[in-house]
Amino acid sequence: MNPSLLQQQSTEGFTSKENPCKLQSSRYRGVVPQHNGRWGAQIYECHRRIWLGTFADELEAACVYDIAALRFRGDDAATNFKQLCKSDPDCAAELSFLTTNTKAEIVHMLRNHTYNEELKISRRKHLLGKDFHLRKASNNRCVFEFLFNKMVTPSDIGKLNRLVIPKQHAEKHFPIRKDSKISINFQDEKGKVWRFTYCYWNSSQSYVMTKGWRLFVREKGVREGDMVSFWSSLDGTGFKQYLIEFFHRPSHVHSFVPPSIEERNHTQVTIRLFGVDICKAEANRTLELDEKFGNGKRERESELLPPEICIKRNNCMHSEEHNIYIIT
DNA sequence: ATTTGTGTTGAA
DNA sequence: TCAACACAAATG
Repeated sequence: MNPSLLQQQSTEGFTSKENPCKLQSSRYRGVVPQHNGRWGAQIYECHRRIWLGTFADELEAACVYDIAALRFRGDDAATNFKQLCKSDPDCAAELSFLTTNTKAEIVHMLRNHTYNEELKISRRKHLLGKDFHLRKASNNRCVFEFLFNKMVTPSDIGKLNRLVIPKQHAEKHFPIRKDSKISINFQDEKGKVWRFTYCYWNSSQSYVMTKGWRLFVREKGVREGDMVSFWSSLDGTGFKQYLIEFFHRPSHVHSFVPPSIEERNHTQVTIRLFGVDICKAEANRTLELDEKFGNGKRERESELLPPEICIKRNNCMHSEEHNIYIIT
């Protein structure tokens, strides 16, 4: 808590009465008002502004600034309220989470509202890490439930900025009321979390992933004809987790089945061709992994922004029956 | 059409 | 380093 650092300028709020066009300043450091009533968060470094995203809630924007400040300036950074003292184990874990991710990665999480999810995953990894050997000793094949594949169409990467989820898959795996809108988090094969808004579009009578999809397309370089796979599982506490994977379509090939994880373990990836219904052939697939998949040490990327650049990670995924465990 | 976030400036 | 302001670019 740094009350002394909170801006006093809010006492000048009367100016907004004199000039209705003038935006009310935020009470918080690093937070700027937007014209639509939302709040932006930003931090400066090396004479540059680093945009941290926009938020409906002023306090949330302030928290986001705090996290960025702690990452960019260390645990003694001046913040609005968030403090992480090393003596507290939870805080220490978060500090370590902050430093094991690059600035660009943290900024990416903040802008995409996935910081808390990634932190939670990171905590779970550490928790499971302790009895990991136990689990390995007993058995251990890891099973994710395959949900479905979606071939990326031209309109999925066009200006509509949405991914159509075929109706039968949508209603089976992502049931939702047709008048509602939700956010779903997906981990990719490297453990990075992607957040999509999911809703039903009456205009086209289809279920779609909207907000967030465009960024996925850009960072992954998704192209027409590529395949997106969806998987799900429960974690140890019964919490449902979703995975998203995508595969480039090999040039001159018109349909293909994504390689299994075992196949992907090898440097040489085998592509199996099918002349028939891919979805049917895929219906009962499960995803099996073992510990040779990845080692753990996260690769260090350049600390330089801009953050748009994709980040490489090497994670190891594990699960037992229907429980997913992700170990780094 | 709405929202995001950059260009720019001046103050601290 | 910081926020204010205008407004272009992005995006839903």
